[in-house]
Amino acid sequence: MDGWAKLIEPYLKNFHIFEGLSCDEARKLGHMVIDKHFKAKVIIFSADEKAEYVYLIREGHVKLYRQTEDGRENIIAILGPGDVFGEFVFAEEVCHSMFAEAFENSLLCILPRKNVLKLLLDEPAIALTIINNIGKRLSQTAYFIENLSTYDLTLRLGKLLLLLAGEYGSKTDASKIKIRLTHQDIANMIATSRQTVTTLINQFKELGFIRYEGREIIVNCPLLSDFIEKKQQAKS
Amino acid sequence: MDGWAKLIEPYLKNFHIFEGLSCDEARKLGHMVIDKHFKAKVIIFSADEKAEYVYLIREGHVKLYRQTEDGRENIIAILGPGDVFGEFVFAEEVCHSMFAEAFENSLLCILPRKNVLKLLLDEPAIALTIINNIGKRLSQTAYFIENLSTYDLTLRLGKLLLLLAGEYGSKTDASKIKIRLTHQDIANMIATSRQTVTTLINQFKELGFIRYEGREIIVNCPLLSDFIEKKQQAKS
DNA sequence: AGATGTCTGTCGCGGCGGCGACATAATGCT
DNA sequence: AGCATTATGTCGCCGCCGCGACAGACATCT
Repeated sequence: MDGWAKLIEPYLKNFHIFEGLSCDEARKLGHMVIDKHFKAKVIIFSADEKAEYVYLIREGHVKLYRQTEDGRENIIAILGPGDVFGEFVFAEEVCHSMFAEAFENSLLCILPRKNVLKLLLDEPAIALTIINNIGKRLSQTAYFIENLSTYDLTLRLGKLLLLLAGEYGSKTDASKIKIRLTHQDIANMIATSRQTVTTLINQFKELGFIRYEGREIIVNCPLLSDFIEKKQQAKS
Repeated sequence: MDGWAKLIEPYLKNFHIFEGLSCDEARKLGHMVIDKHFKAKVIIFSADEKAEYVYLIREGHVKLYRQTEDGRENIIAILGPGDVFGEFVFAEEVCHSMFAEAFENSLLCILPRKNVLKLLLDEPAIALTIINNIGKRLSQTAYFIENLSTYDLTLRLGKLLLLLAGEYGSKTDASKIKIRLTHQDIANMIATSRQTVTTLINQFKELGFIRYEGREIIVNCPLLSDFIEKKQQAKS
């Protein structure tokens, strides 16, 4: 798991299902693994497909999103190396509820659902690990809903950038978001339009909260989180 | 589990962790149970409290919500008999991420976390049941986020009412929402203001989508879901 | 180099809906 | 019953932001 996987916590990460596994346990998993490459922008699975596998990211990044009837795209998560995805429902005939798409050229491990099921029955400790992780994801989703339903766009973007920079709350030095996000991607994460993101990003640049280095965004975390705090206090 | 618990699926339900347990398994759980009454509006636990127990509702209803810094209340779920809540993280020193409050006078079973943990290690099948359920909740949360980030208030309210009436998608006869919700409560569920809910509810009344019977709302599901469908198509 | 597609930047109109400010009704408490 | 609290109803202002419409910038391919 590289830096990025850590970066996106706790915003959307949450898929570190197998973190905390012992070496033995990890080796058992290893036996069932098939590796497969996906090129950028290739759909890994669709929302209406039956969920037969659990996926684990070795290299690259994967975007999970839902599509609304009028064509919008809601990004639920962008996952990196070490993250796991696929439905966590070990019943037959369950469909995926979202799309998974390779963000860059990526290498994934594919675990047949039934093998994972067997493993979990043999090793309850692993099952507990999974429950722990999914439980955390649930709490974090509540936080996510709070963002969408409570704050205006400036705050939503600010909080997103801080989370992407892995700095939410800790306020250390400037840090880099190591992925090439278009304005449209960002818009799909904070539920707004592409134009508005463009405008806000430029405002943030002028205020010195962020700057670009090639295609990557450098966030001045202390400055930005200060700004957010003040803006929130002003409201109350 | 009475009607209401079913009603709120798949909107917010999701807590039927122990559904599908065998009798034996249920009996094992029975040994660890302590019953306790809570009066209406009593806080069961706060967001900053350590999570020591898992709660199971026998009678009444419980509201789960998060509170923002400016005093807003985001309702994450309203749960009924048969539902289970509390953090699903079996680690020490974990705090609740939200508030739980008795909606009416309620009777809850309280399960010490450690006992649940032991049970799960002994009975991996129960753990799998839990993973299944939490997995479903995660999918449904994605749907929930979609609602907040995509639709206008009329659609959000309409979809909420349909879900509360247990009719999302199935379009049968008129059905009743068996709980006393204030406009403020509804506002906290669809992220809007109390005044707007009042206005919309009255519009819905005039259009014949709903009517009141005492304090309970009767939803004309076929009519309402028809309206929603047409409105969505109009956009695209 | 030209051509095509994708991404970024800017402006203005217009609408949704938040919010303050009441007024009135219902409900609960003692 | 009488008072306090909580819930509902209505109106209008105004600000945020969606969205169409372009115009440039940049990348990629042949």
